[in-house]
Amino acid sequence: MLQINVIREEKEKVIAGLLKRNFSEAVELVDTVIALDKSRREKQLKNDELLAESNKLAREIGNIMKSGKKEEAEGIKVKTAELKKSSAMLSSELELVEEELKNTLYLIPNVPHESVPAGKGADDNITVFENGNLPTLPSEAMPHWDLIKKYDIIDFDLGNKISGAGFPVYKGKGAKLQRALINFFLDKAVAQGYLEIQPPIVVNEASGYGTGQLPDKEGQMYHIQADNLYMIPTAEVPITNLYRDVILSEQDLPIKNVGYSTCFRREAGSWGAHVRGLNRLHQFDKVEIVRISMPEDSYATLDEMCKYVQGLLEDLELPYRKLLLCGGDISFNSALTYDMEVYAGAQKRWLEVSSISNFETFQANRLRLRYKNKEGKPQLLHTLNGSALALPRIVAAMLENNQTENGIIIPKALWNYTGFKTID
RNA sequence: GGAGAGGUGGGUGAGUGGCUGAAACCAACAGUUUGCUAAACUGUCGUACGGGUUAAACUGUACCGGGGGUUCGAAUCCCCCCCUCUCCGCCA
Repeated sequence: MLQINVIREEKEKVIAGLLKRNFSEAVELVDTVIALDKSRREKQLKNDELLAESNKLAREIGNIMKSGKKEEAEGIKVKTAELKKSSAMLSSELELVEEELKNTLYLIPNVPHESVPAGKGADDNITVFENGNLPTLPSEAMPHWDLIKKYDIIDFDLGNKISGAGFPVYKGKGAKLQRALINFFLDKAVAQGYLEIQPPIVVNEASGYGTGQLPDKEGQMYHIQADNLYMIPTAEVPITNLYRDVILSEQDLPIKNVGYSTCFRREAGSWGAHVRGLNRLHQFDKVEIVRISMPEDSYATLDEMCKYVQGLLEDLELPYRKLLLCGGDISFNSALTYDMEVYAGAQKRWLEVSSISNFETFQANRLRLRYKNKEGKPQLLHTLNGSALALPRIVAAMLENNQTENGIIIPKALWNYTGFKTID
């Protein structure tokens, strides 16, 4: 959620930013917000005056009662009754305006960083870095959905039987590989100074709002209605919400958290030809890194996170590229996002395995996550997060790229974790 | 799930209808003293939204788990909900 005073004071800049992400309602919503904010302030001012007067009279009554002149108090009581009545009316009006203002603010996406390129969609993203050679596979090379059957390591049919489409069952070396990747990713992050967090995988409504999944993406989460809980789509949600309603001191910063979690996504309406096999799932595993930093440090932090994730991909010997997302492709919450994509040789496609974003104060504003600055005033922090990494597509690319006549070669970095060097 | 006891500022904890945004103590921060440290002393020390100001100062309102109610006036009384603790039940 954007800060109302930023919208008020830098209206043109905000609108220009929103237009860069092709947000067509930018002008309309910004104007609405400014008008609602003005009305809110006027109503509050009036109401505060009424209440101040009422408080004053109540104090007078107190004094009069003490001196025993009850009759005198009666006259004043009539006045306070009137004040109370008009204040009650104004209060409910004020409440409505505040509600409307908040709901309108929820509709406005973050303002992209100035370095975010204009663009309509994925085709306009800019490749800023590429590493590794694309594999040259023989023409009979199999896509991963065939390989997993050949080696019987991941079973979609079984998952379909017990749960539904998009809930695969990992077996034998397939299961072990999952465990190996999770541990590898966690150990790497901890070695870099990240604090390991094992969060709940369901969260309450307030947390959903805190990180921005609610209200805009309600349909993307599984909702447990009996207890009004949501299954998390990413560990970002519980971990970032650890810092909801928190005022940190400068010496607590930077915050570096890492957490593994199973992730659940309904992915309503997003199935198609490109999402076979492991490319898109309802349930998958991911290790997520979350950072909280001082505003002036956040872009250096973002770079550091990218380098870290790139290091993981290099350890796994996967060819990858780093994309700077354009205004049209960047997510609602984000000010600047880099995507990491690995190349899956048999599908001959790039697969997104990590999305690393700086949300600046957009999340912190909803979370009320602040720190005390030198003057002792609370100030919003910047939040960032990134996948490090999401497993299924890593596995997909690894299976495809490393297939040989003698089985699938496991990258060296994982040997200590898998206990085997090939899947055959 | 049942019964009981509670939920007050960073912490401990006082406050049971009127000048209480909240005592006291601790912690923290700043300063004085001191060769340094310690100790002592002095001061500061919640948040949000407004008004005000170049910025401050100053100032209004709201907030004592959340929501409603009673009252001229509520941290304090009443109702509902949530959470924590203890005991019982169930159970990985």
